[in-house]
Amino acid sequence: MGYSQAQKAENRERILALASAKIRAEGIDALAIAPLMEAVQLTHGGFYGHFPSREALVAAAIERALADGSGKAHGGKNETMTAIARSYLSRRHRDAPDEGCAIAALAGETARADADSRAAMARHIAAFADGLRPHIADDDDAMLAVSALVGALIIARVLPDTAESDQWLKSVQKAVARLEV
Amino acid sequence: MGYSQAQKAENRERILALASAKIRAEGIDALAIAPLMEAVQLTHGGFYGHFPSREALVAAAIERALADGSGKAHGGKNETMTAIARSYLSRRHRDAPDEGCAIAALAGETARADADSRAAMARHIAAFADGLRPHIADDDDAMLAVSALVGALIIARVLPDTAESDQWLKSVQKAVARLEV
DNA sequence: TGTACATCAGTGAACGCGCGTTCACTGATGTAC
DNA sequence: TGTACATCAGTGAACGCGCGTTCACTGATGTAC
Repeated sequence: MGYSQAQKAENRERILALASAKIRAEGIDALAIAPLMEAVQLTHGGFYGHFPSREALVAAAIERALADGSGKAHGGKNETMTAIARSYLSRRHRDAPDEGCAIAALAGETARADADSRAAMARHIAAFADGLRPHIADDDDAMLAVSALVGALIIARVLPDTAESDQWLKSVQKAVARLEV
Repeated sequence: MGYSQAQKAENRERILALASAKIRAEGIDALAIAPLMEAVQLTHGGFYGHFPSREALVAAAIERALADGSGKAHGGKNETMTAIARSYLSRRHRDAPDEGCAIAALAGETARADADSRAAMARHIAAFADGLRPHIADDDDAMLAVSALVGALIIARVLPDTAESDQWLKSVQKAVARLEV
């Protein structure tokens, strides 16, 4: 035993990163302290040196998941709507929720979460819409596009038949791309 | 004590109806046997006379929620796309998830559920799309509309600012209505 | 630079709690005669 | 139609389990001199 201050910061980071992946992959309720700490190769008692409670970790993990997910949406004015839709509604994104968009992964559960988490979610939803506006003339269409992208990813993840799921992604990709300009 | 066979059937029905409302309102994980049975004014032990396990109840409650939710979508060829969007993306529907569309309420969680529940979800998603096809010429646009309706309702429920949430509903309503014919 | 020691990150046993599930029991229902 | 009794829906105490959280403890880190 005996650990440096640098290692403490690194351990906190690993706990938070793993939690943000885990809640996206398995849901908020599935996040348990003991298995999480074990995965980081620490014992569960040490958790409370990093976060005051499970609730505080969940709030931090939601914000981290949102930042992580939107960090990967390269966005920008150079990209086309077609490219954004293709990337967001890819099989890759569908099959790796743990490192993907936290809006799609967590919006349903977060509707029942604390005010801070809902506010963070709201900010990222607005930012997502803002990122599409350069490509879409009409404001209502930008909200339609965000709703459809998020909805289609959620639907594709629940469809048990891979071919049907692939088809859903492809169809919505095409339809969303048509909203461009 | 002593209860008639007719009352048993009625009690089972009440348990199932309440469970289907509860999972839509508070999520699958929030469904606990003891409080549920208390709400139906029975003791928790009696639950196992109606369902073999919590898991079995959850599966039945998901199917019931889907049937209940789509039963309320009057649909039909007489209705317009505008009317469907206005009803689905109403404040009323947003604020009463317990008696609303189970796709929006449960798709996220059900992606991690058993095969039967996912298959039931898939059937209702397909039925939803089929219900829109009379109003929408392009098949891809029908899937876009389903994705957007579901996505917008989920997003509207997570936005903490009522005015913003109302605006989101209204914008997507208008944009979806434009897909008609 | 070298030593003495306070700090504090992490340990691991222990706690209370709510959960799903089991089971011996109760007593009105509803059937056999 | 009336009686005797088997059935079985529901009761409520009890169980084992995993959870979040606490806390006395350990020992390397890193600072004061």
